[in-house]
Amino acid sequence: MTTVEEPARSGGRLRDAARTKAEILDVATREFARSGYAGARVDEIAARTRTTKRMIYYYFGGKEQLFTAVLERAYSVIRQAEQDLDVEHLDPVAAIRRLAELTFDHHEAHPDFIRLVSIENIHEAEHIAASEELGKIGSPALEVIRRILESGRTSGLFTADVDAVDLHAMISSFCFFRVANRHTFGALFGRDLVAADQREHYRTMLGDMVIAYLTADRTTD
Amino acid sequence: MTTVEEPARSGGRLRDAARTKAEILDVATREFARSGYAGARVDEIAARTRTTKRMIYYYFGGKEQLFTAVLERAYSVIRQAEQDLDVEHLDPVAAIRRLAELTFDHHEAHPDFIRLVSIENIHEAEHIAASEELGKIGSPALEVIRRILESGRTSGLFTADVDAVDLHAMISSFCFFRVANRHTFGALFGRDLVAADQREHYRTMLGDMVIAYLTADRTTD
DNA sequence: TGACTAACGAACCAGTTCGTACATTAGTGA
DNA sequence: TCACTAATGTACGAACTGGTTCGTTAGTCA
Repeated sequence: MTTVEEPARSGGRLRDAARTKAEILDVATREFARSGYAGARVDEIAARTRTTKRMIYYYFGGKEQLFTAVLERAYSVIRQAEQDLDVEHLDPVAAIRRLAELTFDHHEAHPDFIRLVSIENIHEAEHIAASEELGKIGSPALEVIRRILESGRTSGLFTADVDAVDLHAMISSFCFFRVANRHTFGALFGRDLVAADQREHYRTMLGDMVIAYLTADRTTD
Repeated sequence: MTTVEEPARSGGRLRDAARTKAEILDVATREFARSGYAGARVDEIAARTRTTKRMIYYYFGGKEQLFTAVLERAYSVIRQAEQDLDVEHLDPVAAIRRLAELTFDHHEAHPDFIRLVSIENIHEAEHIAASEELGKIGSPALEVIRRILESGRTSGLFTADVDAVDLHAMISSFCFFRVANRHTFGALFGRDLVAADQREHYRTMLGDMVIAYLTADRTTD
């Protein structure tokens, strides 16, 4: 999320398409995440920008396309983090833990991304469907998982014959739920899943869960 | 979700407060789940009802309170299902599996509930906070989990010393994610997590995951 | 049977919201 | 330096939206 630097105008050009566009995306990300798609106001987004509503329509076309652009950028961040992950040197158990923790850390650090994805699901992923960029990029994490699973199975460490996509779903579900459902869970059960002092606890729990599943003794089942 | 029976008017009274109220709740549940809080239209809800918008304000006060009432009823359904669950006669492993499957089945059967909870989280659970009923009821599942965990630990079957609330979070996260993120996950990875022919697969996967976590061999860690 | 009230309906209103028409200016290349 | 275009700002409007006002009617109980 390349946030626009504050004093961009000092020294910079008054007319800077890239900067204006980026600033609109920054503000729109916050507003959509805060209020949902229908709840977000184009006027409000414009007001929190150093430019005007006119520019939103000039650069993005409309509210719908703006939301799609916001989503595209939000997804690119996690995709990049996954791409930068290097687990080649780790043994399968450590590698899976590392990957799970990457998702855990990313989701915790980007609650707006989580909210945007929740919102997009309410709208049945229609913006992803409309986006060429998001259409069929998948996730770099999947390839990583595939390789780890294979080596783990070869070495006999992993007994479960899970699919990479399903394992990704398992890891994501825990990380996503913790951030996405933080408020209802907290209100109903009086426990803050994202409390700072519980962070290590849940991070460990996630790894334990995934590893236990992958290495469980299947002979007694 | 006590859906109002279609030919309610035939024979019934023309003026039936309970029926009108229930019908408004039915329709409002669908509309809020479909479009989100801000996206749902009071006029549209009224139009899909056999009564008028006036009645929504007469019975509920406003859009906000209507949404709260919708949430209250949706939560009462799962609470009831959990209360009806009887696992006293099962061994701890089977009992946990049974409880996990109850959540799995409920979430799959009630996608509108899942959407409402997602929406409520976007609004930071403010309606739950405003509801006396939802304030501090918790979940009957928690007591069940507590008892199972204790007996499982006593018998030496369960090695993990998890808290009931955390285990509930683990189970819920998988079940919730599968339904809530169905669309984005499907659009990005080309896999429908709620496909009918994969139901048993995921149901088993959930149980395996939870049991593996609870019974994992901790001596090697 | 007649008064009383809970239940109900139609029309309306004030504020909002997405989107656009029109006008203007900063930078840039010839 | 001058024409040309990308970038930008202002003002406005048509449609919508939550909520209300005012009036009506079905059922019930004394």
